Amino acid sequence: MQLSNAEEQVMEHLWKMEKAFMKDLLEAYPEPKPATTTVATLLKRMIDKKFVAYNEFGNSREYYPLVKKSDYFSKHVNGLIKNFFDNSASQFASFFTTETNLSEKELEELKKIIDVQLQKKKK
Amino acid sequence: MQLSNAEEQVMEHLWKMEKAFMKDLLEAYPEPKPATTTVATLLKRMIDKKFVAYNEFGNSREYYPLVKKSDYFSKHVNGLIKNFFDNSASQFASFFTTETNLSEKELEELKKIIDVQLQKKKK
DNA sequence: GAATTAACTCTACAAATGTAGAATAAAAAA
DNA sequence: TTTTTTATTCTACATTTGTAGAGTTAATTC
Repeated sequence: MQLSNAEEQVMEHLWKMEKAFMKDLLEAYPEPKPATTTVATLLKRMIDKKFVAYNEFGNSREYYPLVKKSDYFSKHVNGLIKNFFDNSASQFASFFTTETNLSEKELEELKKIIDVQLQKKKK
Repeated sequence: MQLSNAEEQVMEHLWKMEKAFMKDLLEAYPEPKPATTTVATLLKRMIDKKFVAYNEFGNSREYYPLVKKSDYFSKHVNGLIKNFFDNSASQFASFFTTETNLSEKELEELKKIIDVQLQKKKK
């Protein structure tokens, strides 16, 4: 099951903080902050969906993510690729490189990354 | 406003076919095909959202997309980048290159694409 | 220890989404 | 021209999502 947008935001915070109490999560929100109960509802739903768990500390809980950001993200990108590019990652890559405006420096970096990948493949 | 998942599927078909009558759209679906009324509802919603328009032909309509796939897609990717990578396209690119398993050939292609982009930037 | 606060659960409710039946109208087939 | 098919609109309804009040309980502060 997927996270909704509002839930994804909570995840973002959790990923950044690694673990957090309700209070920390609320702080992480910009004004206007949502009601505590709103965040509580979202957390509960995320727990049901097995995206979040917690450790009990007194009467409150320290929440933490159950899925890695990279894994979650992978699924997203793969979904996009499947959806929009008939499963062709290279088509996606090409599109991405032309449409996103990466700076010269970023492009050079990317090239390096690709070279590393290529080395790995060739082994 | 954004398209929902089901609506996105209709869009996919429309993008592929460029324009289509109800019948064509239904054919494009794999089994089990949705009810005609379902697709009709989706189309109507998409028309409201200004993603689709149509030309009338007799008693039926030829639907066509109002937004280009590439534009729609850009927004998606940019959303992803913003959401997950603090707006850093290069971070995304790096992630993408390492996590998606592109073949050797695809990586080479991608390198070429990057070179072309680099040439453009240098001018 | 009484009052305040923080975190949680329960309940609720409006909007969006996925899905489709019933009714209608027009076109095509018999 | 009667029947059948097709496309559309209207209505409907369950589920999911966004948001939060009310109430409860435990911890903290006076």
